[in-house]
Amino acid sequence: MATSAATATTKERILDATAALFMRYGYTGTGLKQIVADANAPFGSVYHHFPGGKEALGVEVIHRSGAMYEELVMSVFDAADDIVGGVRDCFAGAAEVLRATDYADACPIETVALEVASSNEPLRIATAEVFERWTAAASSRFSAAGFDAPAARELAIFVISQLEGAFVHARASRTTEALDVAGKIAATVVEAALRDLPVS
Amino acid sequence: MATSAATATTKERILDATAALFMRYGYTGTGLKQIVADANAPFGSVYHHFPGGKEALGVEVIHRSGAMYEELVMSVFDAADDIVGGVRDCFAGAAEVLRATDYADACPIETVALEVASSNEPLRIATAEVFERWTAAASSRFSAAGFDAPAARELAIFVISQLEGAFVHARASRTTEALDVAGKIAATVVEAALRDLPVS
DNA sequence: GTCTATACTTTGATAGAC
DNA sequence: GTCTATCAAAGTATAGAC
Repeated sequence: MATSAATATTKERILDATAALFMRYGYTGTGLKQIVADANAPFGSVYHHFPGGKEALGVEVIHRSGAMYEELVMSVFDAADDIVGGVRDCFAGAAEVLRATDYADACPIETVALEVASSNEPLRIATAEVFERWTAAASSRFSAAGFDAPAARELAIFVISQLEGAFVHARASRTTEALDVAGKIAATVVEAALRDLPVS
Repeated sequence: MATSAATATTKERILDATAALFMRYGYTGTGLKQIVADANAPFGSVYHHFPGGKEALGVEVIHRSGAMYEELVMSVFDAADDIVGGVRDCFAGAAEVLRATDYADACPIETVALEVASSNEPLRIATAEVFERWTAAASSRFSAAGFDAPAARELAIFVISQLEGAFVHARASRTTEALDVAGKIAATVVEAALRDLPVS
């Protein structure tokens, strides 16, 4: 929003175009030529800005997209009344986006993670780092809600896994049913855990 | 097991090799040349047995792999004492496989679903059909355990989404933590739902 | 039906003019 | 730094000998 596609630097346009393409076609399905075409950049600029080629570009895009989703989710939690509402809103928001975009885009982290975990170690590490950052961020929210560190981490891992899994299911079947069900149950789990807290 | 790689027909060897490659490299990451090399088959045999080319081969592999996983999961439930144990064993088994194979293979359905949901409609439909078959199969198990149809379907969707999501997370981070946490919470959810049943 | 050779396209990557 | 031309390799697909 701060920078339009027209005024952004070449490097930023390449990063943004790559992130968008990864969401739709994944890592192997996205070609460098399509990236420069979408970014309105000359082909050579990819290797000028990313001497490491497609792999280095992919690693940077994974980290950027990961940070973007982290901010997005945190803002959803900030806007919610409590932690249970935050969890519920995350699933509802994902379903909303899926419907609004006609089920076009997936989570690029998850897609790339599945594609390259066995064949490209730098990219696998990048996806694992993003998952760990998300887990840490969500954990801090659950800690703030009163859970001790191990319980907070477990709930974080549970909610993130549930969100990712339901998202794939929903996008493939072009229905938000999986996200609706997952969100309802995830909220119930967190609510029940909250009730069992010594001091609540 | 019934047919060794040496005695299987050319078509079966192609299907098996493709299924194995999809688990590791996905759909776009798997080349026809690598498929025939792994299957010890001449290149032309792909188009002889699959006139629809790579896409038709992919659709058949998705259905085959989907049916294979369905049988596998059902056998896990058959071997378990009750439905809660079955759920727990599914996650434990997935973690075990991941460790034993050094986190090499992913679920091909999920990988392909993420890669092609926006770019290849026949393949997207195939993955959606597999998800729906899994849901129906798991639903019937939950129904047999005493849940009514809507509740059984919700639990089925929840468990499958949770399993898929945790699997990606675990493989990317090369730890079974996500599957361990997901399995524990999923079993707890089913157990609690079972307790709330009118007649239990 | 089996298998080989090849056509055509696209891929990631590089060299070098400007 | 920007941009173009081109490379070698790999991608899918096809034609046709056997």
